[in-house]
Amino acid sequence: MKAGPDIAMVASLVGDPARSNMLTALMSGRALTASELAQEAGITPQTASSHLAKLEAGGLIEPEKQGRHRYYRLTGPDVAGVLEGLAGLAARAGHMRVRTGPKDPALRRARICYDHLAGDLGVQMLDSLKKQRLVRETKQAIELTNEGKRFMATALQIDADTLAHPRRPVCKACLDWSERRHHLAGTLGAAMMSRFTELKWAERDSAPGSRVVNFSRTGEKRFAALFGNGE
Amino acid sequence: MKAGPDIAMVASLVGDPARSNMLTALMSGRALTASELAQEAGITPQTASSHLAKLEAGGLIEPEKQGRHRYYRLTGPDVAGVLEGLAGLAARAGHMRVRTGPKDPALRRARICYDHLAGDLGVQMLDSLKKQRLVRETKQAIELTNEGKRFMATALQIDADTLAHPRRPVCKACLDWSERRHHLAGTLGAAMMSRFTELKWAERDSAPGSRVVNFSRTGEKRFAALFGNGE
DNA sequence: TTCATAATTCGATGATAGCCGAAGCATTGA
DNA sequence: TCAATGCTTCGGCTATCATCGAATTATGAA
Repeated sequence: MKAGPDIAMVASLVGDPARSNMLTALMSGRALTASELAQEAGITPQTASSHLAKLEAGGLIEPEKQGRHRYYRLTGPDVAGVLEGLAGLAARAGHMRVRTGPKDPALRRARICYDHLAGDLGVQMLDSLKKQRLVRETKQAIELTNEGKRFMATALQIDADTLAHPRRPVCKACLDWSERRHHLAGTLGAAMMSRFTELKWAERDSAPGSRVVNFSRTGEKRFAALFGNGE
Repeated sequence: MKAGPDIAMVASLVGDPARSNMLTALMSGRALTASELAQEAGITPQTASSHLAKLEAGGLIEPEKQGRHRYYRLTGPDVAGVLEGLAGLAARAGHMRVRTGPKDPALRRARICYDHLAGDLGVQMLDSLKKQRLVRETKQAIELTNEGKRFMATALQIDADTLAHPRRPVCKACLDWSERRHHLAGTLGAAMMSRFTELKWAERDSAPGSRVVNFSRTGEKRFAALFGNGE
Protein backbone atom coordinates (compact mmCIF):
# COMPACT_ATOMS: atom_id res chain seq x y z
CA MET A 1 0.00 0.00 0.00
CA LYS A 2 2.90 2.29 0.68
CA ALA A 3 6.13 2.73 -1.26
CA GLY A 4 4.57 1.69 -4.52
CA PRO A 5 6.33 2.30 -7.79
CA ASP A 6 5.38 5.60 -9.30
CA ILE A 7 3.48 4.06 -12.14
CA ALA A 8 0.43 6.04 -11.05
CA MET A 9 2.31 9.30 -11.34
CA VAL A 10 3.31 8.67 -14.92
CA ALA A 11 -0.10 7.36 -15.83
CA SER A 12 -1.87 10.34 -14.31
CA LEU A 13 0.31 12.58 -16.45
CA VAL A 14 -1.00 10.86 -19.54
CA GLY A 15 -4.43 10.66 -18.00
CA ASP A 16 -5.34 14.27 -18.49
CA PRO A 17 -7.05 14.85 -21.85
CA ALA A 18 -5.12 18.02 -22.58
CA ARG A 19 -1.82 16.36 -21.90
CA SER A 20 -2.65 13.21 -23.79
CA ASN A 21 -3.56 15.31 -26.81
CA MET A 22 -0.20 17.01 -26.62
CA LEU A 23 1.59 13.70 -26.31
CA THR A 24 -0.21 12.11 -29.22
CA ALA A 25 0.62 15.16 -31.29
CA LEU A 26 4.26 14.56 -30.44
CA MET A 27 4.14 10.90 -31.38
CA SER A 28 5.06 11.74 -34.96
CA GLY A 29 8.56 12.27 -33.66
CA ARG A 30 8.58 15.92 -34.61
CA ALA A 31 9.08 18.66 -32.09
CA LEU A 32 6.29 21.16 -31.56
CA THR A 33 6.24 24.55 -29.92
CA ALA A 34 4.39 25.26 -26.71
CA SER A 35 1.86 27.40 -28.56
CA GLU A 36 1.15 24.73 -31.10
CA LEU A 37 0.71 22.15 -28.39
CA ALA A 38 -1.67 24.50 -26.60
CA GLN A 39 -3.73 24.88 -29.74
CA GLU A 40 -3.58 21.16 -30.28
CA ALA A 41 -4.99 20.55 -26.83
CA GLY A 42 -7.54 23.33 -27.15
CA ILE A 43 -6.33 25.23 -24.12
CA THR A 44 -4.75 28.59 -23.45
CA PRO A 45 -0.98 28.99 -23.46
CA GLN A 46 -0.93 29.53 -19.70
CA THR A 47 -2.58 26.22 -19.03
CA ALA A 48 -0.41 24.52 -21.58
CA SER A 49 2.68 25.89 -19.93
CA SER A 50 1.64 24.29 -16.68
CA HIS A 51 0.99 20.97 -18.38
CA LEU A 52 4.26 21.04 -20.25
CA ALA A 53 6.17 21.73 -17.06
CA LYS A 54 4.56 18.69 -15.47
CA LEU A 55 5.27 16.47 -18.43
CA GLU A 56 8.85 17.60 -18.43
CA ALA A 57 9.19 17.00 -14.69
CA GLY A 58 7.76 13.56 -15.27
CA GLY A 59 10.41 12.82 -17.85
CA LEU A 60 8.02 12.29 -20.72
CA ILE A 61 9.05 15.24 -22.84
CA GLU A 62 12.11 17.43 -23.15
CA PRO A 63 12.35 20.99 -24.37
CA GLU A 64 14.71 22.59 -26.81
CA LYS A 65 14.94 26.29 -26.66
CA GLN A 66 15.16 27.99 -30.00
CA GLY A 67 15.00 31.75 -30.01
CA ARG A 68 11.74 32.70 -28.48
CA HIS A 69 10.23 29.33 -29.16
CA ARG A 70 10.37 26.25 -27.02
CA TYR A 71 10.18 23.06 -28.98
CA TYR A 72 9.09 19.96 -27.14
CA ARG A 73 9.62 16.38 -28.11
CA LEU A 74 9.16 13.00 -26.48
CA THR A 75 12.16 11.94 -24.45
CA GLY A 76 12.49 8.65 -26.26
CA PRO A 77 10.90 5.93 -28.32
CA ASP A 78 9.91 4.07 -25.18
CA VAL A 79 7.52 6.89 -24.35
CA ALA A 80 5.96 6.59 -27.77
CA GLY A 81 5.76 2.86 -27.23
CA VAL A 82 3.81 3.18 -24.03
CA LEU A 83 1.50 5.71 -25.62
CA GLU A 84 0.92 3.31 -28.45
CA GLY A 85 0.16 0.57 -25.99
CA LEU A 86 -2.34 2.74 -24.21
CA ALA A 87 -3.93 3.66 -27.51
CA GLY A 88 -4.12 -0.01 -28.30
CA LEU A 89 -5.92 -0.67 -25.06
CA ALA A 90 -8.27 2.17 -25.80
CA ALA A 91 -8.72 0.63 -29.25
CA ARG A 92 -9.29 3.83 -31.07
CA ALA A 93 -7.85 5.08 -34.35
CA GLY A 94 -8.37 8.88 -34.35
CA HIS A 95 -5.33 10.46 -35.86
CA MET A 96 -5.53 14.25 -35.92
CA ARG A 97 -2.40 15.47 -37.54
CA VAL A 98 -1.32 18.98 -36.78
CA ARG A 99 -0.72 21.39 -39.62
CA THR A 100 2.90 22.35 -39.42
CA GLY A 101 5.09 25.22 -40.48
CA PRO A 102 4.54 27.93 -43.04
CA LYS A 103 2.04 27.69 -45.83
CA ASP A 104 4.36 29.25 -48.39
CA PRO A 105 6.16 26.47 -50.25
CA ALA A 106 9.08 28.77 -51.00
CA LEU A 107 9.52 29.38 -47.30
CA ARG A 108 9.50 25.66 -46.63
CA ARG A 109 12.05 25.10 -49.36
CA ALA A 110 14.77 27.54 -48.33
CA ARG A 111 14.84 30.52 -46.03
CA ILE A 112 17.09 32.48 -43.71
CA CYS A 113 17.15 31.46 -40.07
CA TYR A 114 18.95 34.42 -38.49
CA ASP A 115 22.01 34.22 -40.72
CA HIS A 116 22.09 30.65 -41.94
CA LEU A 117 20.18 28.41 -44.31
CA ALA A 118 16.98 26.77 -43.14
CA GLY A 119 14.08 24.91 -44.66
CA ASP A 120 14.12 21.73 -46.66
CA LEU A 121 17.50 22.52 -48.20
CA GLY A 122 19.00 23.43 -44.86
CA VAL A 123 17.95 20.16 -43.30
CA GLN A 124 19.09 18.30 -46.37
CA MET A 125 22.48 19.94 -46.16
CA LEU A 126 23.09 18.92 -42.56
CA ASP A 127 21.94 15.41 -43.34
CA SER A 128 24.38 15.22 -46.19
CA LEU A 129 27.24 16.61 -44.11
CA LYS A 130 26.64 13.92 -41.53
CA LYS A 131 26.30 11.23 -44.16
CA GLN A 132 29.58 12.20 -45.76
CA ARG A 133 31.26 12.25 -42.35
CA LEU A 134 32.18 15.88 -42.81
CA VAL A 135 30.71 16.66 -39.42
CA ARG A 136 30.50 14.46 -36.38
CA GLU A 137 27.62 14.62 -33.95
CA THR A 138 28.50 14.04 -30.32
CA LYS A 139 26.34 14.14 -27.26
CA GLN A 140 25.65 17.82 -27.10
CA ALA A 141 27.55 19.34 -29.97
CA ILE A 142 28.46 19.03 -33.62
CA GLU A 143 32.01 19.39 -34.82
CA LEU A 144 33.80 19.52 -38.13
CA THR A 145 35.91 16.49 -38.95
CA ASN A 146 39.31 16.75 -40.61
CA GLU A 147 37.73 15.69 -43.86
CA GLY A 148 35.12 18.33 -43.26
CA LYS A 149 37.76 21.02 -42.91
CA ARG A 150 39.38 19.96 -46.16
CA PHE A 151 36.00 19.88 -47.86
CA MET A 152 35.16 23.40 -46.72
CA ALA A 153 38.52 24.67 -47.94
CA THR A 154 38.45 23.07 -51.37
CA ALA A 155 34.76 23.14 -52.24
CA LEU A 156 33.71 26.42 -50.63
CA GLN A 157 36.94 28.26 -49.88
CA ILE A 158 36.09 28.46 -46.21
CA ASP A 159 39.02 28.38 -43.80
CA ALA A 160 37.75 26.49 -40.79
CA ASP A 161 40.34 28.09 -38.53
CA THR A 162 38.83 31.52 -39.03
CA LEU A 163 35.44 30.41 -37.77
CA ALA A 164 36.28 30.34 -34.09
CA HIS A 165 34.27 32.82 -32.10
CA PRO A 166 34.40 33.51 -28.37
CA ARG A 167 30.68 33.38 -27.79
CA ARG A 168 29.32 31.32 -30.62
CA PRO A 169 29.99 27.73 -31.56
CA VAL A 170 31.32 26.85 -34.98
CA CYS A 171 28.68 24.23 -35.50
CA LYS A 172 25.29 24.08 -33.90
CA ALA A 173 22.18 22.07 -34.55
CA CYS A 174 19.25 24.40 -35.01
CA LEU A 175 15.75 23.01 -34.95
CA ASP A 176 14.04 23.74 -38.23
CA TRP A 177 10.75 25.52 -38.15
CA SER A 178 9.04 23.74 -41.01
CA GLU A 179 10.84 20.45 -41.08
CA ARG A 180 11.09 19.98 -37.34
CA ARG A 181 14.49 18.48 -37.79
CA HIS A 182 17.88 20.04 -37.35
CA HIS A 183 19.81 22.18 -39.79
CA LEU A 184 23.24 23.68 -39.38
CA ALA A 185 23.72 26.92 -37.45
CA GLY A 186 26.79 28.44 -35.82
CA THR A 187 29.55 30.41 -37.46
CA LEU A 188 30.01 27.66 -40.02
CA GLY A 189 26.36 27.77 -40.97
CA ALA A 190 26.57 31.52 -41.34
CA ALA A 191 29.78 31.34 -43.35
CA MET A 192 28.31 28.78 -45.71
CA MET A 193 25.25 30.91 -46.30
CA SER A 194 27.47 33.92 -46.97
CA ARG A 195 29.47 31.91 -49.45
CA PHE A 196 26.32 30.76 -51.22
CA THR A 197 25.36 34.39 -51.64
CA GLU A 198 28.81 35.46 -52.79
CA LEU A 199 28.91 32.66 -55.33
CA LYS A 200 25.53 33.82 -56.64
CA TRP A 201 24.09 30.44 -55.85
CA ALA A 202 21.34 32.06 -53.81
CA GLU A 203 20.08 35.41 -52.65
CA ARG A 204 17.54 36.64 -50.17
CA ASP A 205 14.19 37.52 -51.64
CA SER A 206 13.79 41.17 -52.52
CA ALA A 207 10.39 41.55 -50.86
CA PRO A 208 10.73 43.55 -47.64
CA GLY A 209 10.78 41.36 -44.56
CA SER A 210 10.79 38.19 -46.55
CA ARG A 211 12.97 35.40 -45.28
CA VAL A 212 12.74 33.41 -48.47
CA VAL A 213 16.01 32.42 -50.09
CA ASN A 214 15.94 32.05 -53.88
CA PHE A 215 18.44 29.68 -55.42
CA SER A 216 19.61 30.31 -58.97
CA ARG A 217 19.51 27.54 -61.52
CA THR A 218 23.22 26.92 -61.45
CA GLY A 219 23.30 27.47 -57.69
CA GLU A 220 20.80 24.74 -57.17
CA LYS A 221 22.82 22.37 -59.31
CA ARG A 222 26.04 23.12 -57.47
CA PHE A 223 24.30 22.78 -54.15
CA ALA A 224 22.79 19.45 -55.19
CA ALA A 225 26.19 18.24 -56.36
CA LEU A 226 27.63 18.85 -52.93
CA PHE A 227 24.69 18.05 -50.68
CA GLY A 228 22.19 16.27 -52.91
CA ASN A 229 20.42 13.25 -51.58
CA GLY A 230 20.43 11.51 -54.93
CA GLU A 231 16.82 12.09 -55.75
CA MET B 1 -8.64 19.00 -29.96
CA LYS B 2 -11.90 17.11 -30.16
CA ALA B 3 -12.54 13.49 -31.04
CA GLY B 4 -9.23 12.37 -29.62
CA PRO B 5 -8.56 8.72 -29.00
CA ASP B 6 -9.46 7.67 -25.52
CA ILE B 7 -5.90 7.13 -24.46
CA ALA B 8 -6.46 9.63 -21.67
CA MET B 9 -9.36 7.61 -20.32
CA VAL B 10 -7.31 4.46 -20.00
CA ALA B 11 -4.34 6.31 -18.59
CA SER B 12 -6.44 8.10 -16.01
CA LEU B 13 -7.70 4.74 -14.84
CA VAL B 14 -4.15 3.69 -14.13
CA GLY B 15 -3.35 7.15 -12.87
CA ASP B 16 -5.09 6.80 -9.54
CA PRO B 17 -2.73 5.43 -6.89
CA ALA B 18 -5.31 3.07 -5.43
CA ARG B 19 -6.11 1.61 -8.82
CA SER B 20 -2.50 1.35 -9.88
CA ASN B 21 -1.75 -0.56 -6.71
CA MET B 22 -4.53 -2.97 -7.52
CA LEU B 23 -3.29 -3.42 -11.05
CA THR B 24 0.29 -4.02 -10.05
CA ALA B 25 -0.93 -6.58 -7.55
CA LEU B 26 -2.66 -8.34 -10.43
CA MET B 27 0.40 -8.31 -12.65
CA SER B 28 1.52 -11.62 -11.24
CA GLY B 29 -1.22 -13.16 -13.34
CA ARG B 30 -3.09 -14.46 -10.36
CA ALA B 31 -6.64 -13.49 -9.62
CA LEU B 32 -7.38 -11.63 -6.40
CA THR B 33 -10.60 -10.97 -4.55
CA ALA B 34 -12.12 -7.54 -4.19
CA SER B 35 -11.31 -7.50 -0.49
CA GLU B 36 -7.71 -8.40 -1.04
CA LEU B 37 -7.37 -5.74 -3.65
CA ALA B 38 -8.92 -3.24 -1.27
CA GLN B 39 -6.42 -4.17 1.39
CA GLU B 40 -3.64 -4.04 -1.15
CA ALA B 41 -4.59 -0.52 -2.09
CA GLY B 42 -5.13 0.51 1.50
CA ILE B 43 -8.72 1.60 1.01
CA THR B 44 -12.11 0.46 2.25
CA PRO B 45 -14.10 -2.16 0.36
CA GLN B 46 -16.66 0.42 -0.73
CA THR B 47 -14.05 2.54 -2.42
CA ALA B 48 -12.41 -0.50 -3.91
CA SER B 49 -15.71 -1.62 -5.34
CA SER B 50 -16.06 1.68 -7.13
CA HIS B 51 -12.56 1.45 -8.50
CA LEU B 52 -12.99 -2.11 -9.64
CA ALA B 53 -16.17 -1.22 -11.47
CA LYS B 54 -14.33 1.52 -13.32
CA LEU B 55 -11.41 -0.71 -14.20
CA GLU B 56 -13.80 -3.32 -15.48
CA ALA B 57 -15.73 -0.76 -17.52
CA GLY B 58 -12.41 0.39 -18.94
CA GLY B 59 -11.62 -3.14 -20.03
CA LEU B 60 -8.51 -3.51 -17.93
CA ILE B 61 -9.73 -6.23 -15.61
CA GLU B 62 -12.40 -8.89 -15.66
CA PRO B 63 -14.19 -10.57 -12.78
CA GLU B 64 -14.87 -14.18 -12.07
CA LYS B 65 -17.59 -14.88 -9.61
CA GLN B 66 -16.85 -17.66 -7.19
CA GLY B 67 -19.30 -18.19 -4.38
CA ARG B 68 -19.41 -15.03 -2.42
CA HIS B 69 -16.07 -13.90 -3.75
CA ARG B 70 -15.31 -11.98 -6.88
CA TYR B 71 -11.90 -12.73 -8.28
CA TYR B 72 -10.41 -10.14 -10.58
CA ARG B 73 -7.66 -10.57 -13.11
CA LEU B 74 -6.14 -8.53 -15.89
CA THR B 75 -7.98 -8.94 -19.17
CA GLY B 76 -4.83 -9.85 -21.04
CA PRO B 77 -1.08 -9.82 -21.31
CA ASP B 78 -1.21 -6.57 -23.26
CA VAL B 79 -2.52 -4.85 -20.16
CA ALA B 80 0.38 -6.19 -18.18
CA GLY B 81 2.68 -5.05 -20.94
CA VAL B 82 1.48 -1.49 -20.80
CA LEU B 83 1.75 -1.50 -17.03
CA GLU B 84 5.29 -2.73 -17.34
CA GLY B 85 6.05 0.00 -19.81
CA LEU B 86 4.68 2.60 -17.46
CA ALA B 87 6.71 1.16 -14.64
CA GLY B 88 9.73 1.34 -16.86
CA LEU B 89 9.07 4.99 -17.53
CA ALA B 90 8.69 5.59 -13.86
CA ALA B 91 11.98 3.75 -13.43
CA ARG B 92 11.24 2.29 -10.09
CA ALA B 93 11.76 -1.24 -8.82
CA GLY B 94 9.46 -1.52 -5.77
CA HIS B 95 7.86 -4.91 -5.90
CA MET B 96 5.37 -5.43 -3.07
CA ARG B 97 4.11 -8.91 -3.46
CA VAL B 98 0.84 -9.72 -1.82
CA ARG B 99 0.68 -12.51 0.73
CA THR B 100 -1.72 -15.02 -0.64
CA GLY B 101 -3.97 -17.69 0.68
CA PRO B 102 -3.97 -19.47 3.98
CA LYS B 103 -0.95 -19.65 6.24
CA ASP B 104 -1.52 -23.29 7.07
CA PRO B 105 0.55 -25.47 4.72
CA ALA B 106 -1.90 -28.33 5.14
CA LEU B 107 -4.71 -26.09 3.94
CA ARG B 108 -2.67 -25.11 0.93
CA ARG B 109 -1.90 -28.70 0.17
CA ALA B 110 -5.39 -30.22 0.16
CA ARG B 111 -8.72 -29.07 1.44
CA ILE B 112 -12.44 -29.24 0.81
CA CYS B 113 -13.97 -26.57 -1.38
CA TYR B 114 -17.69 -27.13 -0.74
CA ASP B 115 -17.67 -30.80 -1.69
CA HIS B 116 -14.67 -31.24 -3.93
CA LEU B 117 -10.92 -31.25 -3.67
CA ALA B 118 -9.02 -27.99 -3.63
CA GLY B 119 -5.52 -26.79 -2.88
CA ASP B 120 -2.29 -27.79 -4.49
CA LEU B 121 -3.49 -31.34 -5.12
CA GLY B 122 -6.79 -30.13 -6.56
CA VAL B 123 -5.10 -27.87 -9.03
CA GLN B 124 -2.60 -30.58 -9.86
CA MET B 125 -5.41 -33.00 -10.54
CA LEU B 126 -7.17 -30.77 -13.02
CA ASP B 127 -3.89 -30.01 -14.72
CA SER B 128 -3.24 -33.70 -15.07
CA LEU B 129 -6.73 -34.39 -16.38
CA LYS B 130 -6.24 -31.80 -19.06
CA LYS B 131 -2.77 -33.03 -19.89
CA GLN B 132 -4.00 -36.61 -20.29
CA ARG B 133 -6.86 -35.35 -22.47
CA LEU B 134 -9.39 -36.85 -20.09
CA VAL B 135 -11.21 -33.52 -20.02
CA ARG B 136 -11.48 -30.93 -22.73
CA GLU B 137 -11.64 -27.25 -22.00
CA THR B 138 -13.82 -25.20 -24.31
CA LYS B 139 -14.68 -21.57 -24.24
CA GLN B 140 -16.85 -21.49 -21.17
CA ALA B 141 -17.04 -25.05 -19.98
CA ILE B 142 -15.13 -28.20 -19.29
CA GLU B 143 -16.32 -31.57 -20.47
CA LEU B 144 -15.27 -35.15 -20.05
CA THR B 145 -13.82 -36.79 -23.15
CA ASN B 146 -14.63 -40.37 -24.11
CA GLU B 147 -11.27 -41.42 -22.81
CA GLY B 148 -12.08 -39.55 -19.65
CA LYS B 149 -15.28 -41.50 -19.20
CA ARG B 150 -13.44 -44.76 -19.60
CA PHE B 151 -10.78 -43.60 -17.18
CA MET B 152 -13.35 -42.70 -14.54
CA ALA B 153 -15.03 -46.09 -14.92
CA THR B 154 -11.92 -48.22 -14.74
CA ALA B 155 -9.71 -46.28 -12.37
CA LEU B 156 -12.29 -44.87 -9.98
CA GLN B 157 -15.48 -46.84 -10.62
CA ILE B 158 -17.38 -43.68 -11.43
CA ASP B 159 -20.14 -43.98 -14.01
CA ALA B 160 -20.09 -40.74 -15.91
CA ASP B 161 -23.71 -41.15 -16.97
CA THR B 162 -24.93 -40.93 -13.40
CA LEU B 163 -23.34 -37.57 -12.88
CA ALA B 164 -25.89 -35.54 -14.80
CA HIS B 165 -27.74 -33.07 -12.63
CA PRO B 166 -30.47 -30.64 -13.62
CA ARG B 167 -28.95 -27.62 -11.95
CA ARG B 168 -25.30 -28.39 -11.67
CA PRO B 169 -22.72 -29.04 -14.37
CA VAL B 170 -20.72 -32.23 -14.43
CA CYS B 171 -17.47 -30.39 -14.80
CA LYS B 172 -16.73 -26.88 -13.71
CA ALA B 173 -13.54 -24.92 -13.28
CA CYS B 174 -13.38 -23.49 -9.79
CA LEU B 175 -10.86 -20.82 -8.97
CA ASP B 176 -8.59 -22.06 -6.22
CA TRP B 177 -8.25 -19.97 -3.12
CA SER B 178 -4.58 -20.54 -2.43
CA GLU B 179 -3.24 -21.38 -5.86
CA ARG B 180 -5.29 -18.87 -7.76
CA ARG B 181 -5.64 -21.33 -10.57
CA HIS B 182 -8.52 -23.60 -11.41
CA HIS B 183 -9.36 -26.92 -9.89
CA LEU B 184 -12.23 -29.27 -10.77
CA ALA B 185 -15.70 -28.69 -9.36
CA GLY B 186 -19.10 -29.88 -10.50
CA THR B 187 -20.74 -33.25 -9.86
CA LEU B 188 -17.65 -34.99 -11.19
CA GLY B 189 -15.41 -33.14 -8.77
CA ALA B 190 -17.73 -34.04 -5.93
CA ALA B 191 -17.95 -37.67 -7.02
CA MET B 192 -14.20 -37.99 -7.22
CA MET B 193 -13.78 -36.54 -3.75
CA SER B 194 -16.37 -38.96 -2.42
CA ARG B 195 -14.56 -41.85 -4.05
CA PHE B 196 -11.25 -40.77 -2.54
CA THR B 197 -12.89 -40.87 0.87
CA GLU B 198 -14.54 -44.23 0.26
CA LEU B 199 -11.28 -45.71 -0.91
CA LYS B 200 -9.66 -44.44 2.29
CA TRP B 201 -7.26 -42.42 0.22
CA ALA B 202 -8.19 -39.32 2.12
CA GLU B 203 -10.45 -38.04 4.85
CA ARG B 204 -11.53 -34.72 6.17
CA ASP B 205 -9.64 -33.54 9.20
CA SER B 206 -11.32 -34.35 12.50
CA ALA B 207 -10.94 -30.90 13.97
CA PRO B 208 -14.31 -29.12 14.02
CA GLY B 209 -14.72 -26.69 11.19
CA SER B 210 -11.49 -27.67 9.59
CA ARG B 211 -11.44 -27.90 5.84
CA VAL B 212 -8.15 -29.72 5.69
CA VAL B 213 -8.11 -33.00 3.82
CA ASN B 214 -5.59 -35.57 5.04
CA PHE B 215 -4.32 -38.09 2.55
CA SER B 216 -3.18 -41.48 3.74
CA ARG B 217 0.19 -42.82 2.69
CA THR B 218 -1.23 -45.26 0.19
CA GLY B 219 -3.82 -42.76 -0.89
CA GLU B 220 -1.21 -40.24 -1.77
CA LYS B 221 0.64 -42.86 -3.80
CA ARG B 222 -2.45 -43.90 -5.71
CA PHE B 223 -3.37 -40.29 -6.30
CA ALA B 224 0.11 -39.51 -7.57
CA ALA B 225 -0.01 -42.55 -9.85
CA LEU B 226 -3.14 -41.20 -11.50
CA PHE B 227 -2.54 -37.47 -11.39
CA GLY B 228 1.11 -37.04 -10.53
CA ASN B 229 3.10 -34.45 -12.36
CA GLY B 230 6.23 -36.57 -12.40
CA GLU B 231 8.04 -34.77 -9.65
C1' DT C 1 -34.74 -20.04 9.12
C1' DT C 2 -31.08 -17.08 11.07
C1' DC C 3 -26.49 -15.38 11.17
C1' DA C 4 -22.04 -14.10 9.08
C1' DT C 5 -19.31 -12.59 5.35
C1' DA C 6 -18.47 -10.52 0.61
C1' DA C 7 -19.54 -7.04 -2.08
C1' DT C 8 -22.25 -3.19 -3.83
C1' DT C 9 -25.01 1.19 -3.83
C1' DC C 10 -26.11 5.71 -2.04
C1' DG C 11 -25.05 10.18 -0.09
C1' DA C 12 -22.13 13.62 1.69
C1' DT C 13 -17.58 15.56 2.23
C1' DG C 14 -13.23 17.23 1.14
C1' DA C 15 -9.14 17.82 -1.48
C1' DT C 16 -6.92 17.84 -5.71
C1' DA C 17 -6.12 19.89 -10.02
C1' DG C 18 -7.50 21.90 -14.40
C1' DC C 19 -8.63 26.24 -16.13
C1' DC C 20 -8.24 31.16 -17.39
C1' DG C 21 -7.30 36.44 -16.67
C1' DA C 22 -3.74 39.42 -15.72
C1' DA C 23 0.85 40.47 -15.18
C1' DG C 24 5.84 39.46 -15.72
C1' DC C 25 10.18 37.72 -18.31
C1' DA C 26 12.78 36.70 -22.32
C1' DT C 27 13.92 37.05 -26.99
C1' DT C 28 13.70 39.10 -31.58
C1' DG C 29 13.41 42.79 -34.75
C1' DA C 30 13.53 47.79 -35.96
C1' DT D 1 15.86 52.30 -27.24
C1' DC D 2 10.87 50.57 -28.02
C1' DA D 3 7.44 47.32 -29.67
C1' DA D 4 5.94 42.60 -30.60
C1' DT D 5 5.85 37.80 -29.70
C1' DG D 6 6.41 33.41 -27.14
C1' DC D 7 6.17 31.68 -22.85
C1' DT D 8 5.79 31.56 -17.78
C1' DT D 9 4.08 32.81 -13.11
C1' DC D 10 0.49 34.15 -9.96
C1' DG D 11 -4.17 34.18 -8.02
C1' DG D 12 -8.65 32.67 -7.70
C1' DC D 13 -12.54 29.96 -9.34
C1' DT D 14 -14.71 25.70 -10.28
C1' DA D 15 -15.56 20.96 -11.07
C1' DT D 16 -14.25 16.51 -10.72
C1' DC D 17 -13.44 12.53 -8.09
C1' DA D 18 -11.59 9.74 -4.40
C1' DT D 19 -13.02 8.63 0.08
C1' DC D 20 -15.77 6.76 3.79
C1' DG D 21 -20.27 5.87 6.75
C1' DA D 22 -24.44 3.65 6.46
C1' DA D 23 -27.60 0.74 4.40
C1' DT D 24 -28.63 -3.12 0.85
C1' DT D 25 -28.05 -7.40 -1.75
C1' DA D 26 -26.13 -11.99 -2.35
C1' DT D 27 -24.10 -16.11 -1.05
C1' DG D 28 -22.62 -19.67 2.29
C1' DA D 29 -22.84 -21.82 6.84
C1' DA D 30 -25.22 -23.43 11.00
